[in-house]
Amino acid sequence: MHVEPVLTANQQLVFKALGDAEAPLSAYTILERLQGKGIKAPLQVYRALEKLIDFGLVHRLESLNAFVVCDHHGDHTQHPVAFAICDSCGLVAEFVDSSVQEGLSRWTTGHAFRPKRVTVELRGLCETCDGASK
Amino acid sequence: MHVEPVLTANQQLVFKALGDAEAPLSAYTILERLQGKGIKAPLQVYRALEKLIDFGLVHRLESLNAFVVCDHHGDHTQHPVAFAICDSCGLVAEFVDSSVQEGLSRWTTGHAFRPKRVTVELRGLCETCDGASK
DNA sequence: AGTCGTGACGTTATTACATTACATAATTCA
DNA sequence: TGAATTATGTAATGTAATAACGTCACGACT
Repeated sequence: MHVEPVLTANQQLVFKALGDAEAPLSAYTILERLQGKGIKAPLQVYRALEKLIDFGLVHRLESLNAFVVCDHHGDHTQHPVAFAICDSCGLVAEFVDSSVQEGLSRWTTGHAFRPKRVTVELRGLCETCDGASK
Repeated sequence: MHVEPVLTANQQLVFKALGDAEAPLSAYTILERLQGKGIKAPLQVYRALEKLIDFGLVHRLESLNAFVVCDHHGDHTQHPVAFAICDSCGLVAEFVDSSVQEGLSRWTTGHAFRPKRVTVELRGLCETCDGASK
């Protein structure tokens, strides 16, 4: 089973800010949006993000230096997730693909590499934006 | 066929700095190492890196904000590459895995997503460092 | 020769992202 | 209760990246 972690005040603020946004937010954008609600300094945001990521509630997008709420259903465990990020509208699709996972785990076991963190990010254009750019 | 691009002076400096290093270098580390050899400002490094990446001679590691020379043999074309990065010794292994590629391209075609740039990075411990950490 | 376009270069300043350091409150639990 | 841990607040600093400007070198035309 899985126990939902209790979020502190700052963590709730940051989590909600991310949930309300429709695109990934940078730490400093989160900061801006929470000025006046109790958040005043970058570190408050970064600390909250760190915990939220630990809890599996939030993902960091490395290629964007930005953050999104995790999208997968029940369990917030450690399976690696992939992201497709639209450079035009900011839409982020989170997905899991078994053959990607197999390929990666085949390589890691074959090379005795012990992975701790996996980043798979596709940057490009979503269907809508790609269609619109014609 | 493929024509080797002619590198400008700054590009050569940056490329050599990366080649001489055994681990990924950040842009500012490159800058430090090239002070006194004609490079004085961040932008000189960033511009050279941009070109080297365009040429396919260098890769950017998103999860590290750092750069390495490309490791694959002959052709420097656009196929997506994956990296395994040891967090302990900095070793970077560059590899291509067909089932990862299939998985990603299956998803993108299925969702009409047009990828422009693909990032696949595994952070963890290489065989040596993992063994040593017991 | 002159001028035009292009691409690399140089410099300064600024923006964006992230962490260190240190002091203080709150919580847990032996 | 009191020691240990965990969260907090604040300021300063460190690191990564780009904006905005102008200049220089060179080849292509006319």
